[in-house]
Amino acid sequence: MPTPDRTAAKEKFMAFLEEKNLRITSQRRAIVETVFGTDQHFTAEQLLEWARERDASVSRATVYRTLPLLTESGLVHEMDFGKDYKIYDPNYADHPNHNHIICDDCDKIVEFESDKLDALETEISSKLGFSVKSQQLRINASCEEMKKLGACKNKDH
Amino acid sequence: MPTPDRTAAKEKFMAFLEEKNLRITSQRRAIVETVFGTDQHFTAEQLLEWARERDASVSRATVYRTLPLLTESGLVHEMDFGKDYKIYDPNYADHPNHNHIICDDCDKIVEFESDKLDALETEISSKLGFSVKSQQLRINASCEEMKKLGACKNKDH
DNA sequence: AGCAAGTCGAGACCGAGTCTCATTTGCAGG
DNA sequence: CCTGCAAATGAGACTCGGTCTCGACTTGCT
Ligand SMILES: [Mn+2]
Ligand SMILES: [Mn+2]
Ligand SMILES: [Zn+2]
Ligand SMILES: [Zn+2]
Repeated sequence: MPTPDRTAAKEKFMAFLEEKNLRITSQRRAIVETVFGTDQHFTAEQLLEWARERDASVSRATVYRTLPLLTESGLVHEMDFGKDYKIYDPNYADHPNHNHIICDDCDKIVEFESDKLDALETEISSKLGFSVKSQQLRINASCEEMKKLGACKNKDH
Repeated sequence: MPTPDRTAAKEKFMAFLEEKNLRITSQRRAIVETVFGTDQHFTAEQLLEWARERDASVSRATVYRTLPLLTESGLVHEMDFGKDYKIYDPNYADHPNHNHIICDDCDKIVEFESDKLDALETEISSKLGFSVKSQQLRINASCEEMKKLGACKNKDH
């Protein structure tokens, strides 16, 4: 996957803030630069840690306050795999329709795209009288390496 | 949906306990009778409350210890819709392949079956070198009633 | 009955996420 | 540049689902 255009996303978010009459603070700048300075998936706590390396004054509260803005802007994607924390994907603007599969044993996440899946999800929802807001196929599985190792839980690869 | 055969599920679970050399205690009996005495989806805290109506001595710890046994036995299905609690489905033995769609606004859950979806999920997983353990399509949507009411959050139907 | 292993409840604890409130900061308008 | 004020901030208390510990009590087996 090619390196995403971080600058574009950053500027889009600043514009999003302006539109909503929200202020561009130094903490928000540090957070946004952190988010669009990686293409890894991350948790809120990881983001806090990374952002603090740029600006030690960033607080947990501000990270948790900014994350909903980032997802509302559509530039970051929030995911839930049934763990007790959420996972965020900073590449969403560049790859808006990808899905994820997670290995239950080692937490490895693999991305994939499937138009067939998207179409089927939409079809089912409308048949049931729902209007889709977001959809997420969560497949909990064991990856190949885990199968070889024989179901050992939570080891590194 | 017809009333499920609660007795069968209850006995299957007792057999499951015996197989694993686990004891049949009065608290486990109360919990199991509660679980297979409803066909509603429930949370762990709800189950605690209901089980205590049968046997006031049932503790939170025992409920949380028994739930994994119930899901491991395959008789109860554990689900996560991105809320901060899990939802359990006591009908799983009778309808092993159904999926769920949830209304983000009012938490209403609707069940459906789709062989096409199941097949597609399996195909994708194996293509990626994963062996599926469980799969769950989570569609966060607005139900018809919520659309009419205009996106009002968390109201009763 | 007697024993060992399994199970129990109470309540301490955990960790992600939320809330409060006193203080600081961005920014518009003069 | 200055001033005023709403928006935003950090520290830390708090919430809440869920887990863990540990001493006491059951269960199942002989
Ligand atoms: Mn991704
Ligand atoms: Mn169901
Ligand atoms: Zn793995
Ligand atoms: Zn609804």
